[in-house]
Amino acid sequence: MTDERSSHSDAATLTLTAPVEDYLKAIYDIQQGGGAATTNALAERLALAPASVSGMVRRLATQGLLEHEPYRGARLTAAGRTAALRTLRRHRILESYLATVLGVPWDDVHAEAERLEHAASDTLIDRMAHALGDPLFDPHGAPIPTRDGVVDETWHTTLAEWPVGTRGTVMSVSDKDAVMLRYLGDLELRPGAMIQVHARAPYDGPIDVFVGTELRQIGPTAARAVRIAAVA
Amino acid sequence: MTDERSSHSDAATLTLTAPVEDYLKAIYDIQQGGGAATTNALAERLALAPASVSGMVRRLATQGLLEHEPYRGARLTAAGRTAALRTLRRHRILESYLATVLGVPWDDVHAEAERLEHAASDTLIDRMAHALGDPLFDPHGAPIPTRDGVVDETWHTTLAEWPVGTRGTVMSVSDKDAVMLRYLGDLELRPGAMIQVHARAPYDGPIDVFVGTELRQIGPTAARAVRIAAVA
DNA sequence: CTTATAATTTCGTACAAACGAAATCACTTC
DNA sequence: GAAGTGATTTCGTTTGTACGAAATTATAAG
Repeated sequence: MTDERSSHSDAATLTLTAPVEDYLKAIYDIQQGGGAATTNALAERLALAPASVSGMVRRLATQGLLEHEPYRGARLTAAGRTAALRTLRRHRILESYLATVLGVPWDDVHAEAERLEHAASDTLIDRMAHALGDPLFDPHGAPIPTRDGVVDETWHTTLAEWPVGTRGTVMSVSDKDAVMLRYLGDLELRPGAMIQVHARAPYDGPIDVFVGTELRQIGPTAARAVRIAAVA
Repeated sequence: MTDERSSHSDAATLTLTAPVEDYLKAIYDIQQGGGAATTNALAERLALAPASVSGMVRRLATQGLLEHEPYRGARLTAAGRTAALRTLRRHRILESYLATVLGVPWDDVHAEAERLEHAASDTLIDRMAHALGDPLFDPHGAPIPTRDGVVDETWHTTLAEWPVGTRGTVMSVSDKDAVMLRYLGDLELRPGAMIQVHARAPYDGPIDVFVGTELRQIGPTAARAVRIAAVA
């Protein structure tokens, strides 16, 4: 299948396989969330066995896409980050296009984009972006990297998606709903508060979260109104 | 990668890999052209080594997607045909959509569709088809199979694409241009005439074709005005 | 009928990507 | 500091898809 054989680096021309793109995107994602892209974290995110991740990470390291400190996690190199952002751009533009132009329901959009992002050419993605008016953010509010890999990295995920175990700070709470604001204030979920998700029930269930030292429970709707950033 | 393991048949649920879809589509295509889907013909069409095709054809036969008579070529089973038509539908709708909605230039449309057709879900394809007004033909005039695998198989390729060595009958000549009509008449290329392409120069070059028993030369533009069907 | 040529298959091999089982390593807790 | 626990890696194997070289078979030519 592969004609290209690039011993290492040579980032620009290198053609990446779909699994490789998935690994890089996952690592980028985890790093953005402030977490360490450890073998286990990757295995869980990609729904693979840890052993498989181990092997792949080693290969990606020899290809110069990431650096791996054993037992400490992987960090993307410049080349790896570029590739990850390219995939992220594809993903978010596809999601936007499918949802807004073709009316694909939100539940399906992610899975669809997940497959198409490996098959669409860069120029096709640019065409879709153009049709959308070259947006800088997708309908979720997530930033879309530009063709040349510039992205607003200060974007924050919500408490509803924040990874279990990773500490974070509340950056903002939605100001759309006064009652909500009051409620969140009662839970001490105000900008600046330290949080750490303790557990999350599946299927959009309630979230157990430490706010400071207090263990609180919060529903998914309220959690989505709270934006979190990683702490250094 | 594959979770599904279906020993054989069970056509509907079976998930096919991209290469498998490509093989089936190529076999369907060759059969439509009246030719035999021999190992060599497939190898050339798919740009693979004959040895690789041999192996794959054997595997597809055990999976019940085709029947293989050694040294005589492959024939699709009902299951194989269904799968091929599904891929063909995806391909033609994608081509149509990319060209007409997104303005992708015709030269690029084929290659793009070739990759996307393996990644897009059926419902996405249906959405695109709907956006196009559920057309029955693509911009080339080629018929688009319906969701349930119905297709107008009387469609004919032009002399410009007719495979070398395969005999065929002239079905129609374009009536758009009187001068062209006159010219084709002089070459005896009229509906009903028997033809067989002897050689074709690469890069859209001139075509050596037997019309009846006479060896004639014809340019690609004129050849595109002549539609051919296989002879039984 | 034999031989040459071309098509096809077989065989051994390679690579990417995955897995489970077993070994190893890091860190926490006595 | 020793021991245990959990994370990680190593190892051997599997599957899908591809290749080249060599063997085989079908067909055409003599």
